[in-house]
Amino acid sequence: MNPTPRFCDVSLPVPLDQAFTYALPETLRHRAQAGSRVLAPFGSRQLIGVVLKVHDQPPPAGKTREVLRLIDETPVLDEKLIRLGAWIAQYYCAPLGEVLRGMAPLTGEVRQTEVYAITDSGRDLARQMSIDPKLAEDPSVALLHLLEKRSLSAATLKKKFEDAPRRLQALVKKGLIELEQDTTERDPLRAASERLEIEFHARPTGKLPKAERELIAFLELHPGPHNLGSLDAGMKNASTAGRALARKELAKLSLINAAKPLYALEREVPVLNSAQQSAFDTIGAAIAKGEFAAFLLQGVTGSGKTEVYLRAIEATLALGRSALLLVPEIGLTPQVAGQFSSRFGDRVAILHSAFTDGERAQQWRRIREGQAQVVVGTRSGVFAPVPKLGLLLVDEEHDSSYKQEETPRYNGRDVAIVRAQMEQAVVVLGSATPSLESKHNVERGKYQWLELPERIEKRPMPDVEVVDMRVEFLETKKSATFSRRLVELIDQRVNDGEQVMLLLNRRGFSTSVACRSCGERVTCVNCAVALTFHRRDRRMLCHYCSHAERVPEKCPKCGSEHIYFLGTGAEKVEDELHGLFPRARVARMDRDTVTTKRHYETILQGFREKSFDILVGTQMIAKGHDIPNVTLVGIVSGDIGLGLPDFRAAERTFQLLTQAAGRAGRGSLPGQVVIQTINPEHYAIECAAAQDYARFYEKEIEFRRFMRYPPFAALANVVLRHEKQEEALRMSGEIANLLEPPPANMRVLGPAEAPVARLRNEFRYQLLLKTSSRKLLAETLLKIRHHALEHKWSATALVIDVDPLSLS
DNA sequence: AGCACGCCGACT
DNA sequence: GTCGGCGTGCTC
Repeated sequence: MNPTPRFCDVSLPVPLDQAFTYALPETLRHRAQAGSRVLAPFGSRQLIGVVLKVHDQPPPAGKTREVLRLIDETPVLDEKLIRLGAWIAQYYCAPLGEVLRGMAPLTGEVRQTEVYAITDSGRDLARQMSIDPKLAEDPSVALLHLLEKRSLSAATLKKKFEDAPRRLQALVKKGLIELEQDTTERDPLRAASERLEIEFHARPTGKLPKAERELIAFLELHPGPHNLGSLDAGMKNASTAGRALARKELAKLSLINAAKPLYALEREVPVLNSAQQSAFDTIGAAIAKGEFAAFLLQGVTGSGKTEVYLRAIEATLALGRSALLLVPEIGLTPQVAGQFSSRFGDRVAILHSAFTDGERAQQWRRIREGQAQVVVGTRSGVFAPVPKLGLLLVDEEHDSSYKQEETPRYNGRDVAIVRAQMEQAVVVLGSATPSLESKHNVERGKYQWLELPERIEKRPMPDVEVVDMRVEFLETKKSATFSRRLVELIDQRVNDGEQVMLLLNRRGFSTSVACRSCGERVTCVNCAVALTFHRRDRRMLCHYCSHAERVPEKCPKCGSEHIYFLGTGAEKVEDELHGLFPRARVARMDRDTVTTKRHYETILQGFREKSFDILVGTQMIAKGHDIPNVTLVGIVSGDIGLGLPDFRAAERTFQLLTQAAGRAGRGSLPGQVVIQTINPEHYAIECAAAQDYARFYEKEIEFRRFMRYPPFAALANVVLRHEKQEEALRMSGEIANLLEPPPANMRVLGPAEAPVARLRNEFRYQLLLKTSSRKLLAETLLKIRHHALEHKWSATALVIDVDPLSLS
């Protein structure tokens, strides 16, 4: 029936919204399938793309090149995941190739390098020149002779030869050598010894070197896998010997499962309280039914949502289906991983952004092969190739890290809902402070609402106190970072050996550097934002593009020497704390001190082990995990973002304050929270202080309805960017014209300067589209994209953000 | 997005 | 005379 397919359509990771047809070499015709990755020549490059389908129709243009290599014998993406990718591409206005690239770890198993190879004429010349020994001293000639023997990677040559890039380029231009791309399978066993484990396989028959003989004897005596790296401690050259044994097939070397917990948490399974039990019963019934159902599980911090998740996962596994849990970027710590591993053992896979490509590919493989039925991951984990997916859980569903801030700009939570529908699975969104969208979906009957109103073990909610910083100023006649009340409480706690968390929203030392004479603020050369002073390295830093410069001695505008620093950042707060509480040990946690995931863990672990009394930090610490000894949480400025022209400002403030307050008193000690603010009567602050989500929701939903903001309208932010301001302005004008008159039922705001009008050297103008009709929004965006295509705008010029969380 | 090709200014 | 700037156009 079906003839042998000679062609395949491949989606490539380029911003071109089309598939490319390649010829299949004979050897691949029966092996390539939709969902497999292939290596394909593309212009002068080699790219890895995903096969969308195999077929036998030669493309009309007739120009086809051959697929170079098949990367997966088994497809990485099944038909449903490709459909999900197509949905994302369409809904979020992104090229399918880029969506698919984000879905599968495209580079896990292969390594691409640039390689220089000698050409025929280069070989001829090299032969001629080898007659003359004087010429051999010339580095370029030496280079040629080296390449005559074998091709070498650009990186190696650059290390070996001085001025290599220039010389290589000259040789390429003369046609003596050429640059090729080399794609090789990555040997997983070339990994660091610490990441490998070794096991006895067979008894040696012949003679072995001493180290290998000793090692194999040891392995035979101690069956089971051993970490190759740690063997070195007890035996000289053990890891080298181990690799040799593996080559001789006497020992088996394998990559350690990266999801393996560092330590097992021996925890007994807690008894559910009645709210947990009834939530679980409802979810469990839906799981048993095996149809799509969506739940919003609302429970205050410490109410035991995780235990409900665990039970729901157990119920899913019992029915032979798999489960997927999404957690916010910052939430996937070894603790969380350990908790799941101790419950589900080897059936857990972790998709961690801190993992290497190889580790991620390994986890991916375990999932695809059905070895791991429980997957815990961050945003992109929603694409895990879980067979028979029965349950999707989205923890802290309101968290903004679910939204990807670059193309494709998808929201992991919303994709989870769509995927659940495709898979006929149950989806549970969990949060202490649900997003307005999700709570509204409960009211519209789209989600079922489940509530956990109390903390487990009836622990009391923390006591929240609001300090009006305006009154504080009037009474003390000083503008201080800390109110007298907060100072008093910190002092008490530190003296009692309890711990304090202080939350602040600004990195750096001061928020900006300004001139006292003319008022000029120092701004970034690439972006239209003020630079932030970081005292530790005495530099000013752009928080958008990382540009750094030294603090000027004189004002660049008026020449005055009166430079001063405005505002308070985390660094300065830390400093002031040292002054106020000289005996207290203070740690700071923000993007400056936390550069890696591991670093984050180290600080948190140190705090947990009581190496510090006070932890100062940005939002990062609000999302941290249980630290039982924290009895006081101080929010230095509760007005975080309230003044910003963003309709979600109140929601974000409420969520952050509530979350931060939830950090206090999670152990046996009661907690206290102090919120310092100059807007004590703002409902976001009042409701957060009262821990009253219901009232906040009522107020906020009223505002959204009145202003026709989400969830009462669908939004899309259309940004035009260009190096030249006139160009950016012109393009945004064209889009505005295109939408004139605006369709009935749609409002077009702008074009206006983007909140950051210049970013990384590009001017940005934006239009905000607002409509109650999803269909109309999609159609309009399509029209805009067509316009961009017709007028040959560069692929970077037009950025469309559907359902934006922030308008930058 | 890359990357090659192609046409005009300041250097060995 | 060449290196090298970035405009323009294409990628199965």
